[in-house]
Amino acid sequence: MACAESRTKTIEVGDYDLDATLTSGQAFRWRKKDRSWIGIVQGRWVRLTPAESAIVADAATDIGDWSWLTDYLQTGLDLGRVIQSFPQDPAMNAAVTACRGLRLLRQDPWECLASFILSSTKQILQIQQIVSLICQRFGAPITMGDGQEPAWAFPAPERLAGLSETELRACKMGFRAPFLLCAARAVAEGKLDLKNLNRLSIESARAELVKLHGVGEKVSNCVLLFAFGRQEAFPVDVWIAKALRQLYFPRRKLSLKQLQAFATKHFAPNAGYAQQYLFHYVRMKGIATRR
DNA sequence: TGCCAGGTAATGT
DNA sequence: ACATTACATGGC
Repeated sequence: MACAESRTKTIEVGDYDLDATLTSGQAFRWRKKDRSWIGIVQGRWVRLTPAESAIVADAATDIGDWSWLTDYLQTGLDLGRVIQSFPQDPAMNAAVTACRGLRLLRQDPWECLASFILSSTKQILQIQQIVSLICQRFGAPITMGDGQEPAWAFPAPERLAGLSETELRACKMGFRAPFLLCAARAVAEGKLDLKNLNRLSIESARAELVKLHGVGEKVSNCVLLFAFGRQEAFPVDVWIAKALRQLYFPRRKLSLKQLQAFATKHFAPNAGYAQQYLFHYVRMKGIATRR
């Protein structure tokens, strides 16, 4: 009976803050409707509703094996153990207190790579808009739940590889269009093997990613962290750089490279997880105090 | 309106 | 090696 097919599944999990997780700038396709979150995972429509020590998931079709979703949500992770591994300092403690229940997702590598190629010097809201546009225009239509609006899968690399730069620029991505096109072609042609990237050491995997035009240290670390589960990867963006300088080095001026080296060491072994707590913490504070 | 956005590559010291 | 700048587009 555990294998019975159903459209609904209650995933037992404590310490899971869906709002924090889905608004923390790691994934860009989730939309909130009432108390629920609606999104597309592995080409399937799904609605997630928080419950007491659980997440209730509704799919558009009967599902036997829900591992595509539990893998994505990482509901099996022992969050307490990860948080225990964080360094004990005032900034980290404040972030953990403020963001308890924030999780890292395990995303599809291509969607993650493409999204973060589009992310450079864009606000998260704008990244969401661009991603939404390319999905609508180039993604495969998805089987929908009753009364739900139409939805599309994230476009496959083969699909984007066949487009012109002009068609991509029409999705408001500006100078990032050729970067996305090159990445799509590299994956479609097998020059970048995302399927087997996670077999490599983190340094080798990063080196492969950085070969792509438009992919540097930060974007490669996002992909390693958010898609490949390399929790030692620590993406340094403008928010994190500002936070590290303020919280840890208030009167020294460190370069990005120095910040990167400090953070990777200081927050190990789950530096990337710690990074997500700091990122969400300072960003929520920053947005809340903005006027 | 002008500043800035989950950066990167090219160019200038 | 390290600092500066161009790059599209749009939110606030």
